[in-house]
Amino acid sequence: MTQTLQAVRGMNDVLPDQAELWERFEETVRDWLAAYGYRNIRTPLLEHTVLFRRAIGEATDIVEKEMYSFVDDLNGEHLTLRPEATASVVRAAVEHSLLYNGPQRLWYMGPMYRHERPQKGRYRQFHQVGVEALGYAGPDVDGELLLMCARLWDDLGLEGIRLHINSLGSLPERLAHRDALVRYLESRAAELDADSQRRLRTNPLRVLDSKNPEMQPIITGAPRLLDFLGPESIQHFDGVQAILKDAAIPYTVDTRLVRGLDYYNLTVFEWITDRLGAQGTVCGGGRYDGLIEQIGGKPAPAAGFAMGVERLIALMRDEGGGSGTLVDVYVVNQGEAAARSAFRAAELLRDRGFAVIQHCGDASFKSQMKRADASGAAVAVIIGDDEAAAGEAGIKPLREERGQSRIALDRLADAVSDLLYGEESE
RNA sequence: GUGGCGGUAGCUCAAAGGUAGAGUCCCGGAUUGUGAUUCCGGUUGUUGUGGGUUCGAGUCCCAUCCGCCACCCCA
Repeated sequence: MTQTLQAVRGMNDVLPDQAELWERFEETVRDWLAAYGYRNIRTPLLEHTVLFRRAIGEATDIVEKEMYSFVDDLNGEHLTLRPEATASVVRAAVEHSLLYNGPQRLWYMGPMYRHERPQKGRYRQFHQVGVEALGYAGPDVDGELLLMCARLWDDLGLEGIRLHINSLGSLPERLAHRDALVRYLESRAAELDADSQRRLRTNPLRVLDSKNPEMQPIITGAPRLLDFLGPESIQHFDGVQAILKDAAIPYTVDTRLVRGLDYYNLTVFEWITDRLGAQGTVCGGGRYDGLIEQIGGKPAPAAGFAMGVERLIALMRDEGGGSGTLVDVYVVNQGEAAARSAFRAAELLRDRGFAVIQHCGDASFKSQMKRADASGAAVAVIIGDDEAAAGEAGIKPLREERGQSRIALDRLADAVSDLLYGEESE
C-alpha cells in the first residue's frame, strides 16, 4: 500500500507562483543591503547544540522546547538545526578572527528551524534575513539599523509597520532590576494568576506583559527597568532616539518589550504590524554586547536584527504584489522539420537576449497557441512545414491587434525586436 | 506544548444517514495549420488516512495526520 507522502509538518514548499514573489523580495533586499555596505556571510544550518544553549540561554523557550536537536548516529555529536543565526554568525566571526580587521557589517539570509506548533506566520522551517553589526558600540549603529529597516519597508512598498523600542540597560542594571522585580512579585505572589506564577519562575519580565486585567494593578506598581538604568545607558538610549527623531521615524517606547533571547542588552526593538493576526512581529533585534565574549572571542560590542521572510512576503501579497511573467516569445512548431527549425529560431532569439519558450511535445496548432497565450509571451513565433521548407517563421503578436507576418529566420530576431521595442530601435 | 474549528475534483465550494455535484481549470471539436471572447462535447475523485456503528457513512463515533484560530512564544 503506497502511503501519500507529505512535507514535514510546518515546513512549506514555495511553488513557482509564490517563488517569483520571493525572488523579487530577495532582489530588493540585496540592493538594500548593498546600499548600506553590509557583506554577506553564509554559515552552516547545523551547529553544535552547545552553541545555541550558550548563546540563546538555557532558560529560554527556544532552547527549552523548540530546538531540532539530535545525536549524530555516526559519531555521537550533539547537533542542532539553527533556530536563529546570530549565534552562528558570531561563532564564525570569532572562529575566523573577522574582527581582527576592525568592525564588520554582515548579513545573511536563509532557513531557521523551531519546533513550535505551526500557525499562520509561524512555521517550523521559516526564513530570516538578518543583519549583524559586529564591533560597533553604538548608539549610532543602533540608529543605522533602525533607519535601514524603515527604508526596506518603503522599498518593499509596505505600510503600517510600527516601531517599538526599549532599553534593557547593562547586565548589572538588568540583574538589579530583576532582583527587585522578583522580590516585589514574590511579595504579592498570592495575587498572581497561574500564568504569571509560571512566568515569575521562567522569565519574570514577562509577568509585566500579562494581558489579564486583574494583573494590571500589580504591573503598574512593579519596579520599572527604566528606573534602574545608569547615566551611560540612558545616554545611549537617548542617542538612539535622537537619530530616530532626526530621521522622522515614528516610534513607541515600550517598557514591556524584553525579547526572548538572553543575549540582549541596551537597545532592543521590534517592528510590528497588526495585519498578520497573532504573529505580528515582522522584525526584531537589538544590541548584544556580551555575546562575542561569551562565544569565546575578544570582548566586543555588537547589534543586529532578524526579519521574518514569510511574514514580510505575506504582507507584500496583501498589498497586491502580483508578479508578471518573464517570457517574451513562445515558439509554436509542428512536424519534424519544423521542430528542428524551431530550435534554431529559439536559439537565435536567445542570442539577442529574449526569453523564449519552445513548445515541446506533440500538440495541435490550436493547443500550442493556447499555451503561447497562457505563457504570457508577447509574441508567438510559428513554424510549420511550409515555414520550415522556406527557411522562414511566422510572427504573431499576442497582445495587440496586428496581423501575422512571415520572415526569414536570420531576420527573425530583428523583427521580434521591432515588435517589442518599436521600429526605431534598429 | 494546551484548547477550539476544519479537511469533498488541480483550484473555489455544494451535497445535513440513501446513486458524489457545480463553477473554474484541463482536453477535444465548431475552424483539413492559429490564442484570451462565443458555442458544443468529455475527464475530473481511495470524500486526508485507519478503524468502528449501520441494511447503508462524505454525513455519526474513535484514533491519527495536516491546516486554520487563540494561548504560549517569536521571525
